[in-house]
Amino acid sequence: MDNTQFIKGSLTAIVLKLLEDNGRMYGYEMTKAVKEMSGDKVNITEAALYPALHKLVEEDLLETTTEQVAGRMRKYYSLTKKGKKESVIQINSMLEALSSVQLLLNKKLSNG
Amino acid sequence: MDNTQFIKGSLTAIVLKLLEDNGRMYGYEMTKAVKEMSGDKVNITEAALYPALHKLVEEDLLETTTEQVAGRMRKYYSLTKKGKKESVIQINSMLEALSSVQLLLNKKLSNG
DNA sequence: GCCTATACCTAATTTTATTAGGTATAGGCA
DNA sequence: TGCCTATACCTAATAAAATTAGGTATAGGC
Repeated sequence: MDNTQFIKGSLTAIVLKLLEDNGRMYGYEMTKAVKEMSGDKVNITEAALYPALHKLVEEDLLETTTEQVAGRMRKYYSLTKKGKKESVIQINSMLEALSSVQLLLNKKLSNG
Repeated sequence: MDNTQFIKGSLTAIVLKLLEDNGRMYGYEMTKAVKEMSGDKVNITEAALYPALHKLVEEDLLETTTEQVAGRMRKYYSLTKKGKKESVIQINSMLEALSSVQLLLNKKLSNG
């Protein structure tokens, strides 16, 4: 029984938003940031995140640079030119979808 | 390329909401109702809906009654006692999750 | 010497939706 | 009569996405 919520399909949009706002971030940092910023309500697991990041790199939306920090490896992700365009589209698209479902779940669903 | 949006994981909550508001409905009716009420923005496909309905019956959240209407069969679904309790929980839970993701995608995601 | 935090990752499984159909009745229209 | 659309149910095979359950390795606190 896990009480943290996650909307399936929103992971990619969240990653794109993070990178849009912060320029570059590494995976582990993303999980901590989202956890903290959502007040523990949204939890991105590393097992879901890393495959998603790799897919975005494959699609040429993200690019990486690797650095050695305090003896540990860090793989920074940032948006490509293509990724910058796509992020706007995907974030807006996801926000629209969220609003639509929200409306359905809030209003009286009487069927005319 | 399909432009209708669907939030993965929200199907069950939408079904529960429909039945909470309307008492009873049949599958085909649900797909039309959601399509119309969302202004074509949310599209529930029958292929996703029927398995989901069957699962909810299996979990004892829904029960069915079958009627013959104009030569065609109609299988009406309604909430069981357990389903009425669960629907409140699941709808609120989904709304909370939607809000959380919405907040993340809207606010400046600066990482402290 | 052990535990926690940092930091990357994958394999197997499960859940959920998509794609692509099938069956059958009724009614409109050519 | 034959065809098309709407109504109304459904499934099988596949794909997409997340969960479960780990593994590797460094650094620092106790």
